[in-house]
Amino acid sequence: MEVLNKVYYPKDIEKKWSQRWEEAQCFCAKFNHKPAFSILMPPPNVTGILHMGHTLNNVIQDILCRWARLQGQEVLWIPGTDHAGIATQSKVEKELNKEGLSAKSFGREAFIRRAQDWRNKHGHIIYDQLKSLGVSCDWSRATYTLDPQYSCGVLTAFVRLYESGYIYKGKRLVHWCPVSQTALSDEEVIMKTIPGKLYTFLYKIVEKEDTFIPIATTRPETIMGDVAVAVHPEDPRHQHLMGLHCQCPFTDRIIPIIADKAVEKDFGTGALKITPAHSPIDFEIGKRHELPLINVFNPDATLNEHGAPFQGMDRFQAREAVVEALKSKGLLQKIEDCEHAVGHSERSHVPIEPYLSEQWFLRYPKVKEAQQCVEEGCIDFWPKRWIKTYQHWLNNIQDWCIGRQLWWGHRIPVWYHKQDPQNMHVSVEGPQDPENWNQDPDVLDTWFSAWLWPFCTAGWPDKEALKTNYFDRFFPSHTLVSGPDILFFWITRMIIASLEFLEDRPMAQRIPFQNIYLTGIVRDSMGRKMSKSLGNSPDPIDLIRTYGTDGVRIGLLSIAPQGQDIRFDARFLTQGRNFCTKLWNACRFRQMQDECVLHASLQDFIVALEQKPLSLYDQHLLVRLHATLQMFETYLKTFEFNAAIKLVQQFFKNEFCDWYLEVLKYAREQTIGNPLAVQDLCLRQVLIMLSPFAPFIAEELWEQLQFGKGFIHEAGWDLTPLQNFIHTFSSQNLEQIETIEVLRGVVSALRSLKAECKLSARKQITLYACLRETCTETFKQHWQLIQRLAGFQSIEYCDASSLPIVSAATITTSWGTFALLTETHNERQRIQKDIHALSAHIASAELKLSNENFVNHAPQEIIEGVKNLLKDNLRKREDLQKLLK
RNA sequence: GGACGGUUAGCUCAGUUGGUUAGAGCUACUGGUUUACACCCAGUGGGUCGCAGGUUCGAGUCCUGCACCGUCUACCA
Repeated sequence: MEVLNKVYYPKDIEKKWSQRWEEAQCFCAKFNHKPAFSILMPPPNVTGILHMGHTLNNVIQDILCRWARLQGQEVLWIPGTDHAGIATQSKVEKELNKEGLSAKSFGREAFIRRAQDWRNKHGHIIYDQLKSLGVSCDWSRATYTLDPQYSCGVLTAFVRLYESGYIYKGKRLVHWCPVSQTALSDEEVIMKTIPGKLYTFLYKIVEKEDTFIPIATTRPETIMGDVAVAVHPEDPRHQHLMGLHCQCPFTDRIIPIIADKAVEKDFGTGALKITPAHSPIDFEIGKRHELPLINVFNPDATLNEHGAPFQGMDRFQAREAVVEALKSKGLLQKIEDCEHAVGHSERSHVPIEPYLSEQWFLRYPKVKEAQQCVEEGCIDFWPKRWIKTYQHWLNNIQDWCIGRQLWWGHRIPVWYHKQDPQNMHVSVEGPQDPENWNQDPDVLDTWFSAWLWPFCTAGWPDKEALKTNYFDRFFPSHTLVSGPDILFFWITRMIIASLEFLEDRPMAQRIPFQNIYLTGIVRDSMGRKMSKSLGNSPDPIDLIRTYGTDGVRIGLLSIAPQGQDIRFDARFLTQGRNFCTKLWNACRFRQMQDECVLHASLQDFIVALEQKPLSLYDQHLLVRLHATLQMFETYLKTFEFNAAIKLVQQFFKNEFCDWYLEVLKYAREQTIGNPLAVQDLCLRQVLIMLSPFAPFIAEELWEQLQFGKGFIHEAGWDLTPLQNFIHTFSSQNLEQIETIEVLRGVVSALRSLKAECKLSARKQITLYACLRETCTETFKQHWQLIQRLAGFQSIEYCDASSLPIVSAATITTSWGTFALLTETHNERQRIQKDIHALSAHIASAELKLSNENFVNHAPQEIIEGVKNLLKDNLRKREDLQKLLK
C-alpha cells in the first residue's frame, strides 16, 4: 500500500486544505438546528501587518471555534478590518509628502479618494496573513468599518445618543496631538515618567519695591499665558503677598496673587503660576476665580501672537529661549532636575498638549448596567483578576472626546445653517436642502465605530439585515479574546454600546459576549515588549515558513499560560514542528503495518476493537487514553490551552509512542492483543484533540488514515460509546491494568542500572532477580517484554543470600532486587548511599507516625499512605542490607 | 500615590480544597540507533520553592511584613 512521505512538508498540505475548506464553505455559518456559537474577531487595522499578538489571539479564537464545531455547534466567526483613522491618515499623508504634495493642498475629497485607493491596494494583506494562520472564520461575512451599511450604523448611533442627550459639544481642555493636529481621548494618551527640569523664576511684586515671589514651573514656554499666581491659603510663607499683584514677564500684564486650596504647599516654592489654557489644574483654578484664558500656541504647538516675543518658535525652542531671557534679567533663581509624568500621543509618540478647543463629547450611558452585568456573572473574565480593573475604570469614567480633526473616518452627522450657525441639523441622511448648510468638518474617533462591532457586523440598525444574518441566534457571542491593552478602548465600550442599543432585551441577551479572555503580552526572550524600533518582533509569516503553521500554533500555545505574559523564543516552535513530524511518522508507521480501512464512526472503531481479545497493554493504554480525553475536555472548558496541548503531547509521546508502540513491536511478534485497532482508536482521538490546535496536519492524517468520511471537525466529540466500551473490561481488571505502571517503572530501573554500569542498552547479559513472593508471577508474565525492552540475554532467579553481591550492580524496586555481574567498583558504597537516603525517608515517616498530634488529626488515608510508604521503604532497605552481608 | 501580577532546577514554566519522597519541557552530560521518527530513543545531573516572621500535627500552597521585577492607573506646577 502507499505510505506517507518520510518527512512532513507543511506547505503543500496547508495550501491544499485551505482550498478544500473554502470550496466546501466549511466555515460559513448556516441556519440550522445546531446550537449556535459565535466569536467576534477584534478587527485589525487596515494599515496593519500581522504580529505575534495577532497570531496568539487569533489562534486562540480559532481553537475555540474549531472546538465548538467538533462538539456539533454551528459556528459564526466574523473577520473584519478597522479603518484606523489616525494611523491610515498619517500613512497616506506620508505617501503624499514623498511625492512633494501636502494633504492640505490636496483637499478633502481628493485625499479621501487617495486613502480609499490605498485601502483597496493594501487592505487584503492582513486578511491573507490571517488566512495563513489557518483561521476558520467566515470570510463571506468580512466587514470593514467604512462599509456603507456599517457606516449607517455608526451615524445612527451618533444621532440616537445626541437625541437622548448623551452627546454634546463643549469648549474645554482636551489632549491635543500637535503632530496629527487632532484631539485625542484620554485612552490615547500614554503617561510616561521622564526626566525634566524644574525652573524657579522670580515674579516682581507690583505693589512693593524690590520684592519678588518665586514660582516653580516645568513649562516656562507658557509664561506668556499666565493670568495669576496662586498660593495655598494657609501657606505662612506667602501670607503677606495675597491679594497683591505681580508682573507677568514678557507682557505688560499685571496679574493677581490668589489663594486656592488646589496648590500644594510643599511642592516647589508653594507658588504656582496659573495658565488656564495650558494645564488642567490651572483650568479648574481659573474657572473658580473667573480668570481669562490666554492660549499661546498654534495647533502645531508653535507659539502664536500671544507668545510674543517668541512667536513662531517651536514649544521646546521657546522653553530654552524663555529661560535664557529670564536668566539674563536675573529672574532665574534655580534649575533643578525633576522626574515628571508627561502625556504622550499613542500614535505619534510626541508629548501631547492640554489644548483649549471646542469638541464633541459623549457622556457614557449604561455605566451602572455595565458594572452590574459583570457583578451578576453575565460576563465572566479570564483570568478573573481583570474584573477589578474593569470596575475601577467604570467607577472613574470620564466623558469621551469623540471628535477628531481628521478627514479619514465617519464624518460627524451635524450640519450648521449657513445663515444661522446656531441652527443645527443632526441626522443620518443630512438636511433636505444641503446647499444651505455646512457639515461639521470633524470625523468620529475610530473607536466610536469599533464599539458597535458586536451588532453593526450583523447590519444593525436594519431589521431585515439582522434577520438574514441570524443575529438573534448568534448573539451574544461566546468569548472575546484580546490583549488587555484594549480593555477600555474597545471591550468595555462594546459592553456599554450593546447595553444601550439593544434595549428591548433582557440583560443576558444584551451583553455582547459571555466571556472575556485576556491574553498576555508576547515579549521577546529577554522579556522586552516586541516593538518595531527594537527590531525584536519576528514576522509570523517567516515563522510559518520555517516551522509550518501547525508547528507555530502548537509551539506558541504551549508556552502561553492563561493570562500570563509570554517569553517568546523560536526554539519553542521547534518543539511544535518536531511534534508534527513525530505525529506524521507514527501514522506512517501505522500504515506500514497494515492496510487502513475506512471507519465511518467511533462505533466502527469499537467494533474493530471487539474482534480480538485485548492484551493488558492494550487495556492499559485505552484507560489512559480515556483519562486524557476527559482531562482535555476540562482544560478547554476553562481556557487552559497550554495545559490541554501539553496533555495531548504527553499522552502521544510518552504513553503512545515511547511505551505502547515499543511494546507493540514485541506484541505483534507474539500475536497478542489487538494492536491495530488500539492504534487506530488512539490515533483517531489524538488527531481529534489536536485538530483545533493543529488543523492542517490533523485534517491531512485524518484523510490519509481514512478515519472518517468527512472533515475532521465533523467527527463529533461524544465519549460515551468509548466510555462504555472501556467499562466492559476495566471494571473487573483495574488492578492488573495498573500493574503496567509498575512494569514501566521496573523497565526504567533496569535500563538505568545498565546505563550506570556503562553497559550499552543492547548489551545482552544475564539478569539476576531476587523477587518478592507476591510479585513473582506478575514478573514472569512480563519477563519476555522486559527482556526485550531493557536488553537481557537471560535471567537467573535466586534468593537474597545467593545474589552475587560484591562484584555486582544492584537495584531495588517494589518487585524485588535485581543485579548484574559487572566490573563495578564502589558498589558497596553505592548501596550504602541508597540505604542512607532510604533511612532519611524512613525516619521522617516514623517521626510522623509517632507524633500523637499527627495520628489524631490527619485524615485516615494520609496516615495509611505514610504507613504504606514506610513499609515499602523498610523492605527495600532490608533487601539492600542483606546484600551488604 | 493607588491597584494588580510575578519571584520554584542553568532557561521557560506546572504545582487544584494545606497532606505521602516538589514535577515537566528545553539546555548540559552519558550512552544507543532493532519494524516509524536524529525534527529519534534510553539514561544522568541539577531545587533550603525571593527574604523574615506567623498559623497548623503538617506550608511551595494560608496570614503578616519586606525586597526585587513587571503591568495598569492617577498624577504637582
